[in-house]
Amino acid sequence: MATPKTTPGGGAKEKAGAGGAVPVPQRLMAAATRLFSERGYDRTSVQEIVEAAGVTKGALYHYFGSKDDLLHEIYGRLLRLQQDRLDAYADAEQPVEQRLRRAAADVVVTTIDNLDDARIFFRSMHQLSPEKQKQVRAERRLYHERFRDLVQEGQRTGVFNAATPPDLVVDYHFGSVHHLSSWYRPDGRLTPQQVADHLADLLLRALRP
Amino acid sequence: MATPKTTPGGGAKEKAGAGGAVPVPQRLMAAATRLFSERGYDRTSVQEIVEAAGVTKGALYHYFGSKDDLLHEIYGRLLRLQQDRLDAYADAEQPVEQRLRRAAADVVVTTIDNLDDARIFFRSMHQLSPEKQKQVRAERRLYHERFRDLVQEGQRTGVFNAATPPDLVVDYHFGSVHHLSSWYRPDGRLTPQQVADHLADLLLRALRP
DNA sequence: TCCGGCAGACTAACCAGTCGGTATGTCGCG
DNA sequence: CGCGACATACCGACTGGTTAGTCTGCCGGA
Repeated sequence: MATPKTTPGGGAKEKAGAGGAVPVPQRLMAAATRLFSERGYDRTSVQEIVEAAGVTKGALYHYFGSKDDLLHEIYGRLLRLQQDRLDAYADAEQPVEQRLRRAAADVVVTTIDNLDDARIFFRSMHQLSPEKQKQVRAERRLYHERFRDLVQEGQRTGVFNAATPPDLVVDYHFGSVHHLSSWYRPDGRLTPQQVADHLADLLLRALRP
Repeated sequence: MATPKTTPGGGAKEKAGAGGAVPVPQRLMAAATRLFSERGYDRTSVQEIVEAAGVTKGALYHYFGSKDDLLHEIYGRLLRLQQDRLDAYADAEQPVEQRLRRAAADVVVTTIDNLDDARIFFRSMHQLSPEKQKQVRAERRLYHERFRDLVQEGQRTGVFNAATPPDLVVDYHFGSVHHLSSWYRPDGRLTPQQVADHLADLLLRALRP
């Protein structure tokens, strides 16, 4: 990799009239996401992030309180995205098996669409400060519960097999979602939608009475 | 340069004397396993490991070529254990659904019994040197294929639903196995065997024709 | 005497975060 | 309209602390 020192005043970046200019905070998030996913949080230096984003440490610490903050933002972004989507599916006016099926498939597609975020999510939880970790866990729990309630509703109304505790069913499914970042390759045989359909099928079949 | 050290553990001589004397290499492995699991590989210093094992750096580098080697040994230990167990179940003289069911349940129990190893396994793969990583991946692929062949056999003979690609079925199940270290607590409601039975049930139900 | 097994001081590298400094923008006001 | 005052956005050298791995040498048993 070339390591061009940013020449003061010599940069051709920024301020084009066309919409190509990405704000610095977003450039930093994007660079951090890619690097954290590739090398892991602890193996990525702040210097590497700012170089990848074409700025310096001064800029990073102007917008973020710490390296840890950057990671927290990545968590927040994915959590908000997935919670919003789940809420939409869970609130729909449909039979519960439809709602669960669509929610289960959607989280797979969303995870594959944000595979870097997902990889970071499951690998770097313990790099967050205890306080931020607690917050992430709390949000995660809300998500989990929302999903679990769908399973529970189906079991209560008899459309799902009630032999397995609903929390365990949710962990079973999210294990496979979690695992996606370990094996799914964008250049593989199956499209994200196909994978999602298969995994949702497996879940629904496992829940047949 | 790291001289290639002999693999510890194998022919380690046991010190005669007081009954509780555990050989140094094993003490180091045990300390490293606990610490890597608790704090993560990068956040654990070699100094902490040797202190926990009651020795010094000299001892560690006498038996292991590097910190990375220690991690590799942990991977090797779990891989060998699980491969041996899977082979035993897969080779049994039983109908394929029995063999798969027992193998699927066993890997859950074994994972819970070695939860620290499992946590390290799925969290620290990318901290291994590329070379060791390749080796671990190769061994794991063998394991995966052995498991997949059971699914495939059942699908071919019509006792399993053939709608889902067998590789995907294996990833589905192992996703949930890996995920165990994220949610299973020894002081929770379910015993390891109960969790194993539930997860095996889910898998087998998902595979019903 | 020799050697495996181990002690522990040492080094070279690295890194998160700080801080004083500069450039550009904007607002109030005469 | 012009000008000072303050703010925002960023730069990059520097600091204090940490760490993996090395190396010399001691010690006790064969």
